Amino acid sequence: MPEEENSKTTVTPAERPNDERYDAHRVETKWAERWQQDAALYAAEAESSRQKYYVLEMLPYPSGALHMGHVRNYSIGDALARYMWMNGYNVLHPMGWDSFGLPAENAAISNNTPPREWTLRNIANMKAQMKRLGFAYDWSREVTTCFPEYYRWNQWFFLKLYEQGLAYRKKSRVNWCPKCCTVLANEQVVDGRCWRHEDTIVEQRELEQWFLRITKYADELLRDLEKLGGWPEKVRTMQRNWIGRSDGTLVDFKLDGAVVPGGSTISVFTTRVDTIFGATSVQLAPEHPLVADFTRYNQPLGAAVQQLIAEQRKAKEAGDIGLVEKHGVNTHRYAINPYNGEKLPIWIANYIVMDYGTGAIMSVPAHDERDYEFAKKYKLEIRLVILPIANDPEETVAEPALPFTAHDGVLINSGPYSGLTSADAIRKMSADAEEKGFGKATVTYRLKDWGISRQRYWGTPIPMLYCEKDGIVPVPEKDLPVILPDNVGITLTGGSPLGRVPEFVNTTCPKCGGPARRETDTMDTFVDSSWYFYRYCDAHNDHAPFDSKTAQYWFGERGIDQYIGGVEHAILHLIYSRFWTKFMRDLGMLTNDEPVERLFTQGMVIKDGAKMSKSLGNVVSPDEMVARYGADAARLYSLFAAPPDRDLDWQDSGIEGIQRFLGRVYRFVMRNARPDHPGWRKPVPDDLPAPARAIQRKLHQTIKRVSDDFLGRWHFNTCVSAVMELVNVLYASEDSIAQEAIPVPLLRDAQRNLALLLAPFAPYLAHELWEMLGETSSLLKTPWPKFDPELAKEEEIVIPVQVNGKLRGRVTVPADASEQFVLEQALADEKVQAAIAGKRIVKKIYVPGKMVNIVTSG
RNA sequence: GCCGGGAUGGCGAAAUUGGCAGACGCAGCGGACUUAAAAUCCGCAGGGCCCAGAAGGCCUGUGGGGGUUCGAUUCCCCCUCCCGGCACCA
Repeated sequence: MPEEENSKTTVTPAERPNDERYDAHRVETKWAERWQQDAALYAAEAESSRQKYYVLEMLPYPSGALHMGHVRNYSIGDALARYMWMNGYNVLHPMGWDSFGLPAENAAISNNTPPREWTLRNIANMKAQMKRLGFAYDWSREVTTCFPEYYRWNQWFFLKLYEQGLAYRKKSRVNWCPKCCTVLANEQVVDGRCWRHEDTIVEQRELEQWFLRITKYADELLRDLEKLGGWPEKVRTMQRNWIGRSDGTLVDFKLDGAVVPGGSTISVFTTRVDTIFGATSVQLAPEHPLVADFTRYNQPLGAAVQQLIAEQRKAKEAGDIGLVEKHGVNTHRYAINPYNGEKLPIWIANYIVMDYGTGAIMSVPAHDERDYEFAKKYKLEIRLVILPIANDPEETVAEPALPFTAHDGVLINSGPYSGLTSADAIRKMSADAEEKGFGKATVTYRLKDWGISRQRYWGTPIPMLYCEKDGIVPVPEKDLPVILPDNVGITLTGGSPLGRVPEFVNTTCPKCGGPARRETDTMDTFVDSSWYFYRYCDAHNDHAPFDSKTAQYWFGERGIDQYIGGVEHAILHLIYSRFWTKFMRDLGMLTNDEPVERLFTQGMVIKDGAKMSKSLGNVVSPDEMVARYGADAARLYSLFAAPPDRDLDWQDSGIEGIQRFLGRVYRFVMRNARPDHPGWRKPVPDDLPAPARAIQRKLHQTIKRVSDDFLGRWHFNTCVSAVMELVNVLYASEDSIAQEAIPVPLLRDAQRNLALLLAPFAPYLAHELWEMLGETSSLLKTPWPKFDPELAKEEEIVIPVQVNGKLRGRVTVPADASEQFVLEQALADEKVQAAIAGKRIVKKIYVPGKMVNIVTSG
């Protein structure tokens, strides 16, 4: 065994201490305790010479325990917060609780525990979990939305909205979830089902409710999406779709014959008024108000309409609107096309919905798919009024295939408008309608006002009174908050639980002093989350929701620097809070138009190809992961396993790999931290032997990669793998270290930087290493390492050599070699020679530092 | 139907400006250490073919088809499939 000769200078694996296992639990609980002692550790500064940075994760609902989705979300935010701290920013990184909501009431019913108690217990538990996971929150700013100190400002805002005419009460058809036993906003209905109960079909009820006039801001909400370049395109698109702006024309058709109680005109919304000379009928939604007049003395028609309504409802519930065959009934009534005086039959059809436009359309079979299909079925006239514009003016225009729906045609058979292009005709015809008083250009939105009344207990009481004499009376500002009473009997049926509490309901009218009843509905919990992030700026203010100056410091002109959360809030929370910000701005409380400058939506955590859920039994508990592998491992794995915007498939074997890595880092520092060595704190010498240069080079390359991938690309997975590569190089250098070929100051430099590079991702281990290395300063206050391009530079590089685009060889050259030298070396390579033998070289391409390609002919 | 995002080894993934495809990790295989196992450490590893075997060599490969280019995971055109949003939207 001749290689044994080396064993005097080489440390064999057996000689290295390998039984020093990293006891994550011991280390992490030690640091968690220390951090617990230091309340101001992660506190943001109110006044600072440093630049502000507001990083925020969406606040959780205190359901009982964190799940892996939370861990992933907060691991991203926490890494960012720590990174920005180390980069010298004044970081605001707060946390709170979206603590009103129905689950607390359900728990109250099933466990006989008051909602408050249940909620506060959950908060305590989840807060302890967050602390054990090591998230760096400024707990002095904690916001709990179910506390009167918070919700009184919901009430205050409501009064302001009411003053401005932006909160109003109206009886209308609303979505009712029979499981939640409450009304839902449109945003909370998904495919006709409750957003919380996928199996529960939402019913329609006629109720009197409070609404917030979000539609006042519809256009601004749409336009300002353009400003949100820091938001995912996906979210902007979803909001654009949700707002659903549509530009068109409103046209009034007069009813022919007897006037009915519902009115004398049918108002129609169309985006294609240019096709109106091709209209051959008017179609009403079965729930259109005029229909009642038509069916009053016509029982067969009434029955047919009921049939249509039932069909529509069924189709909506089944989620296949659009696939149902079109049906309709002829009312044998007529409406008059105001452009040409033509009498058009009025039909009632199942493909017209009441909640879009006016619930009535003009039917133009020649130029609309649906109208065409309907006209074919009922043999209605199909009249061509738009022709394609011929590319070649000489060419005779062919009859287009029907229906011809292109927007860029030219009008025919359209009276005075014939010959105009569609675009010109729409403009002219809308203007004429307005001038003659039978219509005008109009914009409609899909977005509807936000219904916020909830027939539930655990929410913010709506601060309104009903007086027999004075009607609706707002609670005076000085009487806020209207406290949500405790000890309320909770049942899901029988309307608002508050309605059964006489001490709450009965009060006096502030106007006349007579008896009045309080509003017993509470607010949608999305009100709470619409402005909570402003409260973090000034969480203990008891005379205003927040101080404007303070909010302006943290929000600046563009809002929260980075907001992180799940894409499921793309429409709900994120559209409501944009609305709320615009409203507060108009109140003069803010100068920013938008709450969030940059938004990041992380992917879901899935397991075995499916979203984690109790029913599937594939839930991974964070507590269990912390107990088995440690908080650092759970956090690091959730950053490493996938880029943050993609779904993450949780694999237990994967987190084991991370645990191994953390142990590897720990053991290296265990063996190589030598803070008592006399040379430990000396500067790193300029002239390093080759093995030491290799470490130094890799170190600086790693600093560059982690720094670039962090803010530049948000690829935490590659940040982590870069550090892994560094650790692999350190391990490969252990023989050199044992031979004392690595100067001690470099050894220190490498390990210090290793701890710093890990600090945002694995804070516990990083702090432990920092201490092992004899460092006493605060890790978070230590600047992020700087990358030195000189030190990262390779002395020699390997250049691949291609012949006609195929890899044929490699040459090793000095990093600063000239093109001529590289090409000479490349051509001298044996394999390259073989590949070009007998051929003529046409071209030699050298991409400096990257590669050579030799192109031959023949 | 419209809009947005995807598709790369056995698996999670990487390739930043068009320049060595598969870094890093998991699982796997081999070795060291151990009485043994665990742990640890070192190494191998896209697929196929040639070669007894190894060394080595050849071919092939990023959902499919075409194009631009000396060179394409990357750019362009067409198509398939998957995920998400909106939708008889007038």
